[in-house]
Amino acid sequence: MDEIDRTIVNLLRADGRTSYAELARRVGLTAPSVQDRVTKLEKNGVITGYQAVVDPEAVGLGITALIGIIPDSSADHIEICDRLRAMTEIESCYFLAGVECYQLKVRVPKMADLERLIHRLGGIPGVAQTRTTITLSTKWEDRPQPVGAEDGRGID
Amino acid sequence: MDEIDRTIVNLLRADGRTSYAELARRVGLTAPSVQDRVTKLEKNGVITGYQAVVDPEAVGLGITALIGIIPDSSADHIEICDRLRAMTEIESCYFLAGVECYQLKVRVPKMADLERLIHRLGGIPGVAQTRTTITLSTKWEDRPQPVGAEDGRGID
DNA sequence: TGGTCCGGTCGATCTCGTCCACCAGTCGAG
DNA sequence: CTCGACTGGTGGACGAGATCGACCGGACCA
Repeated sequence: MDEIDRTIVNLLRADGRTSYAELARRVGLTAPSVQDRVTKLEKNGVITGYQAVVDPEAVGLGITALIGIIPDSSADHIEICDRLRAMTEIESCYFLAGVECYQLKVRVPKMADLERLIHRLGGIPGVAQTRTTITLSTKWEDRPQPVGAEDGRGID
Repeated sequence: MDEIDRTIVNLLRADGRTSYAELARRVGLTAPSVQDRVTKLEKNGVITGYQAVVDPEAVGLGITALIGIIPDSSADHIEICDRLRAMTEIESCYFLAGVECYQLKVRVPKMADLERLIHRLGGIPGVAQTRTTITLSTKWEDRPQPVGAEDGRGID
């Protein structure tokens, strides 16, 4: 994980479809070398995948909401987590330090779908209460933060 | 935006580097047709980009926090939004219906960086208070929800 | 009936991806 | 000091993919 790797990661975060040839030109190496580095970054778990970014509204998911989950004392977190994972509307799920031990980001087509989802969440054993906040607008989302000098693990 | 377009979108959300040839095989068309469809999806704003997904810990951003912003009565939202946008640590920014009018998802290398960030947020004119919750773990994030029969706009 | 538009196919060509052989620098052991 | 192994890079060759233009058939409408 040197300066070149960081540049490659930044370029791929900005445009995940950049070709190896193009990356090679940007970092001053040949395509096979770059491909080798990218493969290693994937193997080492630095790059975990590639996604097309889609406008949620354009695919009929016009409503985004944030939902906090407040558990009761009997809560089995493995069970809760599995049940949450099975709900495809939940795009992200964070385990938090606080009264609301999970926060979910969900997307649904219509308000009625959100209402149904909240009822389903409330029905999960161990969930005492939910707290839902509607997002009026998304200012931005998943903006890649350039990776700088310091990196986490001592990979390589 | 027909069934084939939705399949293409789903495939590209699952793997943003899928080649046109591969997409063509999956949907039963030829590569040029698929490329044409993808170009139109990009032009119409359905697909807004492609990103490599990176493990934040692996690039030295081990700490994720959710921060709610509570404005005071003098708040100028354009000003606040611009100031927030300038902070690269803020990966996502939602404008909410509620007392906390923004929620931010931020990533920083160390606790000290989070502390500094919170102080900077508090210094923005119009920000009365912030409320920070540390994420203990990310169960999952940005999981693509398959796009189904109903789509939003009447594109095409 | 004929013209036009839309979306697709086909074929040619150029670029890209990928594999392999080879090479230079580094490091540790004998 | 020399040898060998290892790491990370280059260059060439070949197959696959991307991309462009020409053509084709069905839908629609005058």
